[in-house]
Amino acid sequence: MTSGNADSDDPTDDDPTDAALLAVARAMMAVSLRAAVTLPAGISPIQLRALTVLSGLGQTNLADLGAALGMSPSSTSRLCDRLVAGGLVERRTSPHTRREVAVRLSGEGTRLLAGYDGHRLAELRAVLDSFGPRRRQEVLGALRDFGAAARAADIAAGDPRVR
Amino acid sequence: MTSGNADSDDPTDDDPTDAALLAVARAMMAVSLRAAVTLPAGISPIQLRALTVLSGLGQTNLADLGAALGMSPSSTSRLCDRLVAGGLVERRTSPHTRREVAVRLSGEGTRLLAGYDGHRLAELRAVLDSFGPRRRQEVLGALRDFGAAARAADIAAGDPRVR
DNA sequence: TGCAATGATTGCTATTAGGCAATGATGGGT
DNA sequence: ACCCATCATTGCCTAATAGCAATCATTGCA
Repeated sequence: MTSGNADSDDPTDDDPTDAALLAVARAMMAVSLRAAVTLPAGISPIQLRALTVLSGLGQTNLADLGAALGMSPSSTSRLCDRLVAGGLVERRTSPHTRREVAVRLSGEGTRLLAGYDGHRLAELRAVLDSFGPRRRQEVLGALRDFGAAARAADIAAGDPRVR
Repeated sequence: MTSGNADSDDPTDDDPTDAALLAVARAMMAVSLRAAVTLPAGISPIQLRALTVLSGLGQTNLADLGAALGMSPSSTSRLCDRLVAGGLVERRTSPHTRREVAVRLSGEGTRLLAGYDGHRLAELRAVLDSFGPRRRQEVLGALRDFGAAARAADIAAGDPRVR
């Protein structure tokens, strides 16, 4: 009722800038969701997120992984149990400190993430290819800049969550 | 170094187009994730997704909602139980068919989604504002076009999931 | 050496998620 | 009027998520 949008409660349809930003955000979420359901069964969204975070962290201990995921150490340990059981990550005692644990993506985990990204890319490239050659280059340049700016903002904010 | 990504297994860093697309997708995921954790406690990711889908559907029955979410009718009913208990959706017998149920966002559910989108927009606008006025307009135009093209592709694919 | 802090795991519990099957209620078609 | 299909709910089950508290091992420091 803020305005006459018959099929949505979108509170921002009074601002075209907001509408464009949200549209892209929703489109990206939709693409990622569709890619996620194509994953081999048994991979929950939380597990996929853990794999993604782990991919960004490279190799860490459980405490850091838990902090990056925003969950408690015990939950992190259990989550790793399942991921190790699924062969997606490797967990062994750290070579440097025997009380820490080195967690890392396994080859299969890496492959799974690659498939996930590949699926997302297939859709995104299809969208990009719907433009003419000239406009495609412009849009791509804008996306590249926007992605870089967003990443810079993340790092400036110091948020360890999604790196 | 084009591919010297020491801390990542990114399988696409050999293609700058893919890298740009994935960077934007990841940035949008990160923004949405950060917005999600600011929600009042007790709202799980699945519940948030149900609210989003419900927002797009407007008013539906349980079967359609379940189909849009890709889950069984029983799971959908239980999910609605929790959402109704939380005051986020309204469920009443449909005015037209007494065997169906009309599910709709409540005022509080609408407000919650508005807050979620508001949080996402705050971040996205900040990213956009990091550009100069001229470039900002170009980027915004590209985002608008990309979002529109993605939506068109979704509809063409007939995917009811994320509408 | 002794002790406190750190890192990880485990026992326990609660909640959520998700499905299968059965049941009840309702509407449409013959 | 009767039967069947559809819609929703509920009982029952399994698994995943998540935290608290306790425990054990290890490291660093006094």
